Amino acid sequence: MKKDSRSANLSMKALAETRSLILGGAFEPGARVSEPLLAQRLNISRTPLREALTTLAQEGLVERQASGRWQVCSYTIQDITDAIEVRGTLEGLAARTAAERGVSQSMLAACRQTLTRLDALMGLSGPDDFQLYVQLNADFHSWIAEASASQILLREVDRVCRMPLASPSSFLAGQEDSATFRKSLLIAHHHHWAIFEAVEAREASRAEALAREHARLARQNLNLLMAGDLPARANVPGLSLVKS
Amino acid sequence: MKKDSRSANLSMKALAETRSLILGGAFEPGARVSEPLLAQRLNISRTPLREALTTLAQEGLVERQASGRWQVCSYTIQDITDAIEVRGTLEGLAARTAAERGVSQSMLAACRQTLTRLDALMGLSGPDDFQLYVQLNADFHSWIAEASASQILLREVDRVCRMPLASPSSFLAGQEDSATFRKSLLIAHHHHWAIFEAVEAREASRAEALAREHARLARQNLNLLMAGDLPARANVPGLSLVKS
DNA sequence: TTTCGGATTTCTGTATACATTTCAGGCTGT
DNA sequence: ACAGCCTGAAATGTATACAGAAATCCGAAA
Repeated sequence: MKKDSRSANLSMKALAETRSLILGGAFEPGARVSEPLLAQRLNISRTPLREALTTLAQEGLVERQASGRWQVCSYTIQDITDAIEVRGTLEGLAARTAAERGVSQSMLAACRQTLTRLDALMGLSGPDDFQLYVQLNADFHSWIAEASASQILLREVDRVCRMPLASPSSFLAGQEDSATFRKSLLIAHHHHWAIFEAVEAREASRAEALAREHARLARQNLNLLMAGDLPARANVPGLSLVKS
Repeated sequence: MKKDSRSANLSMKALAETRSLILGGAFEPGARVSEPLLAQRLNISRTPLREALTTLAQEGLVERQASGRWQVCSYTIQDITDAIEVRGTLEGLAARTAAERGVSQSMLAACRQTLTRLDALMGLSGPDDFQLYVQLNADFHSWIAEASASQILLREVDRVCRMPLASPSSFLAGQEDSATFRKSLLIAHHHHWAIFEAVEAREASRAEALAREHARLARQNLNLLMAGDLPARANVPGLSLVKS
């Protein structure tokens, strides 16, 4: 089996590990990041690390101070809310575009299968089921972007999903025991089918509105999380970057 | 006077110059870019150049092949059209958000002044006037993004505007002698006032729809350009990256 | 005790060396 | 003539050295 070119070189390793460290809360928001220290921690030299940090700066996880030092970004609740709104808007554009341009039968069938598998998970509650839900939910959201048949849109959706707490899976981890949360899954899954049917029926405006509204659930979950009504706050990756 | 930190180091110089080279058509779309050769051309070493190329890859101007070589991206007309649509959608979101949240009196006044100055340019035709139009037009579009008071949205609008031919100024350069084109400026400027008034009046839905429609003018100009109905194709930066 | 200034340490920006890997061109065999 | 292989050239990935800048620390003076 051939190695994935993503993990083949040290730059990619540095990118993945540093991103994981930051989202996992290894640094305080606003903390300085020293290249030599982090390079030592990752057992690599500064060269591939600098490449990774340059990429992470574009992703919005770190930023350069005027002096050149790296600093972990910090976000407000408002920033996260705004990012979710951007994602919802772009997914709305993707759903509308997919409906307008039409989607191939095979892509429609693939999505229908994903949603049917999600149907089967709605009544269950084991941790395995939950992990599968996270995967299938991510698949559905990827499908929307791909169904638009717009490379540019696909890229921008991917990018905004890399922002802390903006991706459709952000609030799923570790929430399987919350009744409030499980109820919202039912609504979310209802949205899924509605979006799919709108795209299939070429109802572009409806598809767009639904996709936007669907993203509002994430905002709702964010608010619940910040109000302390959801457990496992520490498990949510990227939450440590939210300040004030 | 303090040096701008953007141009202080060689990485920024490499970023600016390489971007300029690519958009200016110094490379064929799909052409390989050799680090040593380009570094020699820019009179710098590979280290800052690699940082610049990493950033340009995020911007979508170059991409890495599996082997690690750099390649200038090539775009289809459809890609450009899609990028303009993304920009219009994001500007629409910004205009809607600005209307919903409200904009300070001072920001409104600043925009009104920009638009009034554009009014005065509508009847003129000198090259100086045209250059000023380009600047003021860019100011207005920046204003929309800033008026949303959303850092995230501002960042994403900026990013999509860095895509070839997606920015609001892309089709302005060198078109001042085309009657067809000058007519579209009148319509565009009418849009400007309408968007501003909608934001000021807190008419969020109207502001969003207008901003989206406004971006359609860029698509129209793109089509005119590709049909050969506009002169100065060679002057449009980034057009050389469009293939087929 | 606080503040200012200088010395020291650390960090960043850049160049460069070197090991692998990849590519290109030519050579050979059919 | 053409496919396939082999060899040399060139490019990439990474580490490291070093100069200059920034930050920190410590001591002295008010």
